[in-house]
Amino acid sequence: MTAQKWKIVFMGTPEFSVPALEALIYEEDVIAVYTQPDRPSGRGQKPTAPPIKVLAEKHKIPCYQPTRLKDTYEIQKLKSLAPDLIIVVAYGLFLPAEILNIPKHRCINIHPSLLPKYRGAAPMQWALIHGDAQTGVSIVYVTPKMDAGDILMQRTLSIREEDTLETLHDQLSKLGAKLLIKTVHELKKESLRPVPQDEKKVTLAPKLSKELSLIHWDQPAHEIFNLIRGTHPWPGTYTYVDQEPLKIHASKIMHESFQGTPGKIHTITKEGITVETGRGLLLLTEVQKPNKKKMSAWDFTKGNPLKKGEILGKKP
RNA sequence: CGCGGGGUGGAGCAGCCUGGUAGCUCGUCAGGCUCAUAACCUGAAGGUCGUAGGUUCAAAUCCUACCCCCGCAA
Repeated sequence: MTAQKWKIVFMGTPEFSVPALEALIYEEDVIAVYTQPDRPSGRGQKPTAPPIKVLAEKHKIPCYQPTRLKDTYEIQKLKSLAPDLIIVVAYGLFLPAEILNIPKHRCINIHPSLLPKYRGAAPMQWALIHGDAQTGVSIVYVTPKMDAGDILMQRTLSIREEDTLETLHDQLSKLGAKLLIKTVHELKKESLRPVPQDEKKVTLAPKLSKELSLIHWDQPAHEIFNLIRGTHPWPGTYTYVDQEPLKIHASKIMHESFQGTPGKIHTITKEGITVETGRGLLLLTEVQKPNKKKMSAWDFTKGNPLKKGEILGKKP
């Protein structure tokens, strides 16, 4: 088998795109990488190169960082690269229609959900927040409408109880990379039959809002649990203790139907702080105070004496 | 020069403003009480107070520089 390598232009930005680019570099001929401009980030607000740029430079692949693509110069440049395929993975920039037909085999995108479910910016987060038993990745054609292109390939992944956004992100990003390579192989063989998305089954997964991260103790324990794992480590969830915000990193459902006072501290043990919710008991195991490191809830209670019966979540 | 907080026995914190004996809640170890215990009682070990200078009779505490960590923000 001596299938020719395709000339690929890769567009991506965050950590999620890294496994895909790594796989492509190994399998195909990546002739150029597009990523977002270096942005001030982190402490000190120093301009920081996105992970994809770092990887591209390591492999000496030309890396472009335009602020927008809908620009005659950028479009001409892409045309002159004459790619066989453009692959988009969490790039963060909108691809104008003029670009979509530049590559011989169009543009494809990895999306971490089972499309048409969860179109939008935060599919993994919402899958966890809703407590879904499974999710997956989809490889679709890029269209002018966000995440609405025909589906080339799809793989499911079951979500485990102990999964958080962090672990799910990791798994889906790797699974996506694998599926991407497979998709490219199949495209070469012209053996794929893209399936249009069923518009009736479309659901949206918008970017998480800040208000979402405040815990409402009157909700059932399992919903709070899902919110915590679906936003860990970013943006995270928090409640108030002694008028001070406290970030909750990890929790565990202790009881599904206990009826008590929402937010009331039920017990404190080495396992953590058990809190009464709208329905059930939730054990907080890992927490973090502002300016402090993440620590076990038990450690937290050492320097911040909590009383059994105290109510959490009271705003300042 | 984006804003801000912090580094004190193994863990989490107080003490710093207003220099003068190293404190609290735990953990660990030993002993006791108990049918028993993660409960209770008694005792013990364990700290160059991030690093280097400076001021002072005296520095965890005041001053300077540096290292490391964290929150906001992205």
